[in-house]
Amino acid sequence: MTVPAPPGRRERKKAATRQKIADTALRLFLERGYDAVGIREVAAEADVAVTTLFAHFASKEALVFEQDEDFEQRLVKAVTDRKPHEPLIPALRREILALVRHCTAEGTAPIWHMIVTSPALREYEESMRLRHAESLATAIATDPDLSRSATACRTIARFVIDAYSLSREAATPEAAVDETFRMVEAAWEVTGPSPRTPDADARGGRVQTG
Amino acid sequence: MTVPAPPGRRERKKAATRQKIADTALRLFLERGYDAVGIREVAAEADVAVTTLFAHFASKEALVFEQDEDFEQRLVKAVTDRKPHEPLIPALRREILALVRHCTAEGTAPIWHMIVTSPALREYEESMRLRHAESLATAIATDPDLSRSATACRTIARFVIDAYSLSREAATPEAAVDETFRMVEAAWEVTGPSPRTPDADARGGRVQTG
DNA sequence: ACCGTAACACTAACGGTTAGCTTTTCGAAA
DNA sequence: TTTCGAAAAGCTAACCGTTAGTGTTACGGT
Repeated sequence: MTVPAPPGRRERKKAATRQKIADTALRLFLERGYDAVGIREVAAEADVAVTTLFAHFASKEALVFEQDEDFEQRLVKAVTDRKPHEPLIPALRREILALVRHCTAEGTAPIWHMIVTSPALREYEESMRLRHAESLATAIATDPDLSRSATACRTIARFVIDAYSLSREAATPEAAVDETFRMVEAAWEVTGPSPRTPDADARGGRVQTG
Repeated sequence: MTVPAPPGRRERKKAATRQKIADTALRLFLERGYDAVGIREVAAEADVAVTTLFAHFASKEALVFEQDEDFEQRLVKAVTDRKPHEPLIPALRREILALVRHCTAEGTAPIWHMIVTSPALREYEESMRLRHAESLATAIATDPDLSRSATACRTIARFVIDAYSLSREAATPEAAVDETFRMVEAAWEVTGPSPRTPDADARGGRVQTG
């Protein structure tokens, strides 16, 4: 991801600005609460203009979910990069377990607490999850080893994301991954490999390709 | 709670005001698009103050989902009011099928189109769905015939809501209900009735009681 | 050394939402 | 009937996130 050769002063400065904004925002949010800190305040404290802030982050909420951009990537890769003939669900289960562990780790806890206590952030994250589910659905639908209907792919993708979300909130997250993935597995197994492009595929419960 | 006799002029006027706001809003939104119509405009056209509008509706989005408040009720009742010993999933499947039919019916189509084409409305509806899933989870967890872990209840509730949401968007909604509920059924069947308050129940993957 | 442009700044505004306060309108006690 | 408390509605003015419009600087390739 990081270019070994210095990628020019310009891009370094840009990255530094972005980082300074993100750091400042997170610090202020944790200190005084997400809702109690305004955008203008964050910008002032980071010593940038408000417009600059929005040039780096699409919204106030995006300031908080700065790093979790690779979530989508990891899920998709768990599908596409799994070793040949490895069944789908265990591969996803492994990845989700790792993600759940990461979210419930020590350093991440206060951030997570801030998210669940702010309605705006919860809503934003819910929306993110749906996007992730769509990407995951596309990855599953694309895999030649798993020829399922578009609806089945989208459904199982949502189930997997639900399993992640619910496990994270559960009292014993790792046990919850076990429990929820037993259900996901069962749901997946009743979707027989559809013989040839079934109705739903052809006329498109549209799985976005982006 | 509700008085059977004519509930007084005051409450009738209040209801009338609320209805006029909702009708005006929906008309303007359908005429010119949700994003193109401002709150101040809706208020002016309905001949009320902006503050009055917000006294009746919590947000601009709530103007659109005015009637769909009973959605939650219907799902919960499908669980609690089903005939003795009727299995859970078929009862839910029947209700979801009816709801999907209602949403894809003629009169409802333009409203639905407006919702899916507006990011703000989509996000709001996603958030609503999660609330519905929580209520459904509580209903399932409360049923004495189905003693499952809290996590299992919350998971199956989410799956059911997902089935609804995905079926509605599918090319052939009724066929999608069949397909998705086969998966939901399978997921439910692997959750054995837990013998006695298991770990997850006792220490609370918290199913809200509200 | 020069120029195009990417990054940033400043101002001003828009649209949803709320606070503060006044006015109207009903319901019921006196 | 009169009176009074309170609910409902109104007005003003602002807050907050976000964006458009318009410069200004500083970097990178020529």
